[in-house]
Amino acid sequence: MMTPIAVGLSAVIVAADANAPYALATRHADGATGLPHGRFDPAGHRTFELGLRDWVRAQTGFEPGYVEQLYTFGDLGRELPQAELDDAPSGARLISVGYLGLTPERTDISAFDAVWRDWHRYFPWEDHRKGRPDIVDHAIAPALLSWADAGGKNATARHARIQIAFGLDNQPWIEERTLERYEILYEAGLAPEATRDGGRKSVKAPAEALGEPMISDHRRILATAIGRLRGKIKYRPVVFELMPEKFTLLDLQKVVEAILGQPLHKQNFRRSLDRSELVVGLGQFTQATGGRPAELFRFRREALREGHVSGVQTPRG
Amino acid sequence: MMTPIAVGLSAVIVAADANAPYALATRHADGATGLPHGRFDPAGHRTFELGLRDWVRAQTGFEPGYVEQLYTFGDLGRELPQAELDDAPSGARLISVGYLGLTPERTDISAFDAVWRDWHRYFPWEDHRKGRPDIVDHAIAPALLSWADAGGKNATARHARIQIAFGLDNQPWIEERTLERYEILYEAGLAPEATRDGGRKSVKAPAEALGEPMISDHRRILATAIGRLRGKIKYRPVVFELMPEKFTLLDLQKVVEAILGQPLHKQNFRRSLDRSELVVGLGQFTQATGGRPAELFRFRREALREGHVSGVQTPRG
DNA sequence: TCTACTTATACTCAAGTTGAGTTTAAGTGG
DNA sequence: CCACTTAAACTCAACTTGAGTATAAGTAGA
Repeated sequence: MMTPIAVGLSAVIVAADANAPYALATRHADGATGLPHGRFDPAGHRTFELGLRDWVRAQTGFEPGYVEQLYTFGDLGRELPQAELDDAPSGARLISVGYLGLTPERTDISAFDAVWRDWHRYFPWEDHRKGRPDIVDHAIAPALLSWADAGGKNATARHARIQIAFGLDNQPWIEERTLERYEILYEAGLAPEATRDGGRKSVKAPAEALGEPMISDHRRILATAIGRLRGKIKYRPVVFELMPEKFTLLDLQKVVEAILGQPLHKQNFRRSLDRSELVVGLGQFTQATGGRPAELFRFRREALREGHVSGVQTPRG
Repeated sequence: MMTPIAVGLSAVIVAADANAPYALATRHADGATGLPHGRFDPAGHRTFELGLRDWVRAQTGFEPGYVEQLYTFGDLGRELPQAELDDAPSGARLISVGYLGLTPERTDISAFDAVWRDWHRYFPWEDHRKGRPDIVDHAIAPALLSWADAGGKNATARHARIQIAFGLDNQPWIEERTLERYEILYEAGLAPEATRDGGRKSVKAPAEALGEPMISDHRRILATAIGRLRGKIKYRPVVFELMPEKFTLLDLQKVVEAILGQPLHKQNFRRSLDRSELVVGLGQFTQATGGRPAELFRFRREALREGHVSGVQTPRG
């Protein structure tokens, strides 16, 4: 009589190096990718987190370290055919709890149907490290604005949302607004997922500007994770969960830049790190840089015990 | 065969005035209080938020405005007898989604079994507006430290957690760590809820120092909400959701202080507000202050449209 | 009406932080 | 040995913060 409820657990496992930010993705039959995920077993799993760790391990061979809960999605109309196929009792209401995990190394997962993917593949408009990508102004903005114009009495409100989210008309680009940007694209019918979920494709834009879709609502969960991580990196020392034991300051800066999708000012980044006392020099140097050898640093984990530790500052470069 | 899952929705509805921060609480048969809450109906509720609004309306007559999701609690061992009694199919696994709502006025709810409660009644150690409360050092800290000492090989780790959470030994008191503080008290068996959930009462402290308990895991949800709101107030202009249309700058400061449980520096608070351009003077004055009449201000809602709006700054007084 | 008290608002100033360089050091590859 | 790359130290003006002083404009009661 009562509609049963099924709880799905999805994980965004993030790694990063000097070149790119990566998310751990699982590969599916039709070539589509998704996030490691599975059904929460109320009888077998004492907590969500334990259940999640089981699934990630089973699907990717990977053991997540730092993990935090992101958001619980429960809206009707967003759980998708693929998700249903998995193993849900049909007719069940699916709700899905998203988690964010961070890891310092892209461990070898070749034995599994999983890959580390540069997340910009799913969100090409998010990478501003080499300046604002052309696709924002040449492909995305025109398509969105024509959707806004078709909105009747909502046209003005749509315009405002687009402007703020995508930094049009001298509005600043705020990197944390990843989810907002994705949601607008979804609403406008520009995300392939929206068409699949029953929306009609209202406007057009070149596919390569819109990023690769994911199964179910996984791209939305990924967008949530990116936005959250971008915010958190500034007020908690979480970057270090992405770094190896020893690293140079440039390594650290490149990782922060990869996560934020934004270039930083080198001197000021270093100065503020210095003041923060989050890292200590090891007196060891690496020649791997191609220039003057750089000192190796490590994260002062003790800093966490000393109260009030904020994240790394992100002076615009 | 499969354990069914039930989803509970709980709301922390917050209001505040110059004197105190309030949470909307429901009154139960045995005199205990809880949060407005109810079962999510997978067949009837299209989204969690709509379901939540239904429940809050039904139990308190109150229509929430601003609402955001807090956290989803799913750990075994925390769902409690009272919660089961409500209407859950027995044997079901209960998970609970917490929401935070903000409202500018404490509307009349006298027709319902609901009350606006100063949240310090549940967390007396959180109010530092008149300095650090005595109970922290004289009742809570000694009890916790004796629990830590009894921890065998965990003693050191427990000590460190307590120090950081409660600002002992020159550690700063970080107001956002509300949940951490509650969790420690719970683990130490000092929260009445813990004894009820099957933990044994390991240490003693005067009941008035430990705050009033709530049904189920509601005090944990309330702690999560307070911590989240305290953080958010600093980086998003959410205080204004708690203010009436017109207010004086002192009113605003008092509300921020009530939420943070911390006094602020008046001149610096005003100067930073000034620079933020979040408020505009109305040219109207109120004599209700008992001193020189104060100008009335309103929130510049347009500021939200102008990108990069951060919250109010909170210079320590 | 004058006085004490309360609160508002303007102004000051030193110390610290930020943004944006410049300069010099120390490696690599050809 | 030269061109190139990256590291790390140093400089400096503009701005922000913390803390305080001075003055304005009301109320309540002697």
